[in-house]
Amino acid sequence: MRTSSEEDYLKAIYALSNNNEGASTNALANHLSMKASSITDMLKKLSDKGWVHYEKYKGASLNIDGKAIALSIVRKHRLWETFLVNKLNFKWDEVHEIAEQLEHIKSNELVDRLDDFLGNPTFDPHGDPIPNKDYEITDSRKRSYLSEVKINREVIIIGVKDSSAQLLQYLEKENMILGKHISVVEIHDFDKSLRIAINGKELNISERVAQNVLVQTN
Amino acid sequence: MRTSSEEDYLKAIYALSNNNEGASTNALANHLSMKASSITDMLKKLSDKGWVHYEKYKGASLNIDGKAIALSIVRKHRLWETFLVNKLNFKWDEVHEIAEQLEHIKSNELVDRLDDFLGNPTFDPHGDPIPNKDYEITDSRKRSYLSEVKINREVIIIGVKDSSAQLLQYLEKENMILGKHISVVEIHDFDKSLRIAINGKELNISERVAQNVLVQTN
DNA sequence: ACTTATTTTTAGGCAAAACTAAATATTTTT
DNA sequence: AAAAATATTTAGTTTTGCCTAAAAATAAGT
Repeated sequence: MRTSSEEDYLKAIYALSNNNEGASTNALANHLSMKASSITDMLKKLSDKGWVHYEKYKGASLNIDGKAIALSIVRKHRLWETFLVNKLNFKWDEVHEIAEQLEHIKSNELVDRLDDFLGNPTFDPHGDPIPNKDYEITDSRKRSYLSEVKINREVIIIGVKDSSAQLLQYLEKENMILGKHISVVEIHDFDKSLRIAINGKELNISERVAQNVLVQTN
Repeated sequence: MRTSSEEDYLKAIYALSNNNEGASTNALANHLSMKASSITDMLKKLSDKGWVHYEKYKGASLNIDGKAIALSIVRKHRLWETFLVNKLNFKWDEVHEIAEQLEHIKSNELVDRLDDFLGNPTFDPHGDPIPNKDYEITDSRKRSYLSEVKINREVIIIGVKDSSAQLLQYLEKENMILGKHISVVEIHDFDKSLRIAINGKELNISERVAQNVLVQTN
């Protein structure tokens, strides 16, 4: 058995392990809004349970079992978000906190039935891929941040980097929603802000926003 | 704020407060599968928070705020059970444990939207009434246990006393499901077992089972 | 290379929610 | 009404998961 807290740590390590190495103690503390000493404690415990590889002063990375657990939590989180938006008509900026709770509900049967009920979706309302029953993520789309797209290249909005309500509400207001086709018209040298074309109109967005919008480039 | 554990206690006190007085320490310990000393600790805490009326050696009863919380948990439990059976095709004996977890998810918006999504049901899959948004239970049906029904009186199965999987599976097998019309043909003096008529056939059931089946008598 | 800054760990503490064992109240039986 | 049985509370302990403060290790700057 495992606790919700342990699941949160495994999910955090997964989130911070960008292909390369694992996650540092401080990065985890920051991500989970906890003190570094608490992280050290838990990493020892997770290591004892055989879910993470942990070496003093060298951070932590998931081993096979830990990764499976992390992916199962991610799967549940994204399926519940999909349920909340598609079935209960929540807006995409309202679902994160609720899904943070729902992701810890224990029942494999529930998850798989929910998956079927939703029509086995492959992406959640924020454009993030949903791992399948075998925890595989099959996302063949080439993705990059809007801030890295070349001028006049048409791309499609497929997600956001962080799904804070502030960002989501801003994007909603500017009608920069998933599936929209956009292109970069101009990059302003002064502040790296972008002028983009969307819906037949043009508008300016800050570099910060562009760095948080994921687009499909193929 | 309140914890899941506190919610469990409030719900237990509500469940054991049959119209009359409150719930005793031992009854709560038994119901929650905990030791009596743990109950005493928590009752003091709930009393401090103003949710229960507690006097040493005299058990506990819910005050207004506590009752509202208990009813909100019952409401959530029954709505989620309805969701699991009606939308995800679970059987009625499979949903209790999952609903025990889901009932603690915190979001009023979620509950109300779920209620609407399900079509504002008034009864859950076990026949128990679902409190409405204002925590009112409007169940005008006269209910009694099958064990108390007079001979040849036709009644309708509307629920079960406890919703353990064992009982539910037994009833399912005998086709004694919600909505069925039945009548008591004979009461055997020896063991108080009943011969009942259902679906045009007759069958025997034990007193124990009869004491756990709720029927509508009007 | 050495000093300073940053990161991480260790040590000890706290609150929540359970437990055991012992003490005290209450209830029941004779 | 006293004794026995049962119910409840008190006192002290454990585990989990967080904390603060101090110590130790690593990384960075000059």
